[in-house]
Amino acid sequence: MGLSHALLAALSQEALSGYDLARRFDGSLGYFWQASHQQIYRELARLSEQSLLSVKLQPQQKRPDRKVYCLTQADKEALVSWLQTQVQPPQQRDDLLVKLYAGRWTQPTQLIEELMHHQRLHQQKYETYRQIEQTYFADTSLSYADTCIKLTLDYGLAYEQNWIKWCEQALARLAAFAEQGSA
Amino acid sequence: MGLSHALLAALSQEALSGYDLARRFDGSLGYFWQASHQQIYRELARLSEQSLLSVKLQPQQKRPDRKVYCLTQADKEALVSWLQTQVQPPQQRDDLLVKLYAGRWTQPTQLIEELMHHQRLHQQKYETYRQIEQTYFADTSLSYADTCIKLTLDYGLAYEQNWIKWCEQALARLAAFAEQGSA
DNA sequence: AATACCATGTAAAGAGTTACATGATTGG
DNA sequence: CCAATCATGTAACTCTTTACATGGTATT
Repeated sequence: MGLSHALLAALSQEALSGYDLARRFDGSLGYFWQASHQQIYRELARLSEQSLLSVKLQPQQKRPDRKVYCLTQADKEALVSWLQTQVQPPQQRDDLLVKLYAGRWTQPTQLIEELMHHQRLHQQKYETYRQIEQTYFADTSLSYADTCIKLTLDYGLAYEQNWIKWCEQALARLAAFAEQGSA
Repeated sequence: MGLSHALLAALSQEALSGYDLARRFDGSLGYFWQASHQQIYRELARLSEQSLLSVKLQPQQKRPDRKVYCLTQADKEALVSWLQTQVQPPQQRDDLLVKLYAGRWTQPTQLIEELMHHQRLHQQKYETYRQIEQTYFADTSLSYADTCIKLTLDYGLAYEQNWIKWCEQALARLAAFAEQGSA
């Protein structure tokens, strides 16, 4: 039920269509949750079937009708009661680390190349998050509501930064073996 | 196919039964991959059906027979060729951050309590990893093979440490609102 | 006597990925 | 004219979780 809560959390702030929600998952929800449009549309259909949220058709002239989803009072109460239950830390499943674990069967240069690739990806994400920070959270004194959101961005920033730092150390250590190998 | 690679990576180091593999996922694979015994047994059955690994029955006197899995030369080559393909960073899906995102609908004290709970969990993991580090990786000069494994442990350590640090900051920021609320 | 550990699985449900499918509009 | 964006979905498949199932041994 993970996705449904993420959808409810987003809809609790503003009414959105499936398309809008998919954009949100690319952006501000993306720091900690990812979902494809297929998943989102299916889940929204399921939730509205079960009356866990309500829909309004917003006819448009030159495009398909938008289905705008929002929460009723009861839906919001359900969300709030979920906020009060305990959740568990997420499971980790990282292919790159599986590779490192079996790294002895390949060349250090191979691992170095892929680590550098990942480092670049994390660097890019980090910079994107920094821009968002500067654009939307430049203000030093934030409201409680904004602080909550900002903390999720901070998590994203810390996560990416930590990755980059670990990558640097890993690259330095592997470099020693790459030199030996080619010497 | 993520789990299958993790299984192959583990079996490439030593022959193991399903049960042993489940233990490994609690331990040294657990820094970056989690899998339940059900998943493991099913995947092993699937892989050996497709001859992607080989099994040897090891009869035991007072216990059920152990099925010990190992890699043939061909299986190992398949693993090595996977090592040379590019993989993607994992998707993040964290319930606690969904809660923070919707934190405005609940009390700061509520969030603080849960963050503290998670902080303790991460602290415990961190300490476990530190003990493993001191027990198995005390030696300062590691072979290439051991360095690869050690880097996955380092990732685990960095991940947990980063989490704890972020938690501290989050708690400090939320504390300000908790005081205001009760004043 | 109870709990933990060893050792293996099946089955159903829930969640996520990938491929397929459609069709108009806007900007370069 | 081409690519990107808006806007919605279905279907098949894979992966993960949860519940059910069995039965012996060792330790407290």
